[in-house]
Amino acid sequence: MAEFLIRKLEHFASLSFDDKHALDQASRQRTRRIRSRDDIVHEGDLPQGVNLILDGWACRYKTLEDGRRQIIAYLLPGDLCDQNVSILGEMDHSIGTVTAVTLAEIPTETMRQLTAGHARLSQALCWEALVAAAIQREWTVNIGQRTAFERLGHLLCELYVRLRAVGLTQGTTCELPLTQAEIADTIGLSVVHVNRTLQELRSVGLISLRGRELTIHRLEALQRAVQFNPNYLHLGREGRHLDSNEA
Amino acid sequence: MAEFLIRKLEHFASLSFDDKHALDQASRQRTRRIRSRDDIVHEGDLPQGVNLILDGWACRYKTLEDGRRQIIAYLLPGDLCDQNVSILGEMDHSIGTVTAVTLAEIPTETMRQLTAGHARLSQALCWEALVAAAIQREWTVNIGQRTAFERLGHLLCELYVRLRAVGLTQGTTCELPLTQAEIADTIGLSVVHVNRTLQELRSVGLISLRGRELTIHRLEALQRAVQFNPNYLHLGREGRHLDSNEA
DNA sequence: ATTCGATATTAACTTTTGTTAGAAAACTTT
DNA sequence: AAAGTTTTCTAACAAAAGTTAATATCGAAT
Repeated sequence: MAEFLIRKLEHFASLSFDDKHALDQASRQRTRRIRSRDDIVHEGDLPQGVNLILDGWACRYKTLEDGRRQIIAYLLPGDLCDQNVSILGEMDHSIGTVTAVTLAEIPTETMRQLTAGHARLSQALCWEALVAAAIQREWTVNIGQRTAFERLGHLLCELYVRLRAVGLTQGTTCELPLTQAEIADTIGLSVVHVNRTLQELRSVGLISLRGRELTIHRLEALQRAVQFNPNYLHLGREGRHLDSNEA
Repeated sequence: MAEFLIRKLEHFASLSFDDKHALDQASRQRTRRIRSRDDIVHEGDLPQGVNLILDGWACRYKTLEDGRRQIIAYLLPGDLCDQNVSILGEMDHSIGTVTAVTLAEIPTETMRQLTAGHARLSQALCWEALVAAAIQREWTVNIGQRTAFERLGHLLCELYVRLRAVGLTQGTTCELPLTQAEIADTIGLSVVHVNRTLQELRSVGLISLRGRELTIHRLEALQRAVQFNPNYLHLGREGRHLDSNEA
């Protein structure tokens, strides 16, 4: 069940069999299936427990009064949402699905036991949260400083590398179940401009994007072109050499 | 020493005398004075312990290869930097001062003892970290969705409210030791446009900004004009009613 | 008070990005 | 297969923001 999370955590440290088993058990207690483009948690809700994405894509987002929407983060398989948020009074943003999602709800108490009894695992979960924060910081840089071309390219690099870290890429290809409208709300551009910019990325031969399938033809070149430095993902060995079909 | 931090944490929960004493002691162990516009921590450094801003302003920032710079966060008196970052291999961004800064360096071990022996305090520190993450998310929204006018106004609201939460405002006035160039690097605009936008905020009578002193003439009106909703700061009671010269 | 450097301000002009609207293509549902 | 819906794509035009460069102002140091 928790295979993606485990795979991700092992970029940080190898876990014992016991660690992995405990995590796996925790993720089996209660699972939920949510359909595509539906809300998981709403701004204002009292947060409870921890959600682990087992399958599918979700996103954090925030809506302004006049309807403008910003996607704040993507939650991919293996991502934990909101360790500890129950400390905050209420959610200050919403979480919604992009595709259909399978979720494990891990009760706070289970979480507490997990971290209490497993020092290494506890550290790994802390690492997970720190990386999530680092990603959020990088998004600030991305939206604040980069051109449309760089922003979009950077987003694609990040999603590709994160998916690769959990084994969800096939060679240079991965799923990208986002509409251009969603991409627009992610990088602070209009849909029209996202479309223009995608054309540009395609026309210089860096990517292909058809249906819901993204191929990055020359990852190194794309990284250079958009100043993507994977350090902030803290995957070790630059996160570069772990293709899902190599191992 | 830790008065600002304590003041901030008490928005979350009242601390016992013992909690406060322990925190205060921890903040006295080792302090450092860093002069204006100097680096505290550099990207690539191995992070150690936890820094507490005792006095002055600092910022997190990230620089792109071609010199573009994004300020990612402001660290105000009472702010803790990098609880737990020592888990990450190396810093993925730098921290520099805006003004001269007095810093308390709290060793990891002291931190561990603090949280181990003081459940309430430990929770409060967790809350601090969650709020920092919430601020980072809000910045994504700010830069991604808002107009220049809204972005700038939103930033000013946030800084004012955060300063007020630690008692560093006088009525409708607070310090704002930022140059327009720094503001520009914060909200992803050019210096010229920041200047234009500041003029606009002044000309509609919402703010005054002379020297390094900001006055927000009509906070409610400014909040409405720029869609600033202080919820994300999780200060309780909307964080609105704690003027430093009322109490 | 004078000088120097940094910061703020303004103007003219360019570029990027947004808006509106319509057409084409891709999916869904029937 | 047909109809309907969502998504993608284009074009023309408008608005926002960036760039360059020159001037003014402020503050620190002499």
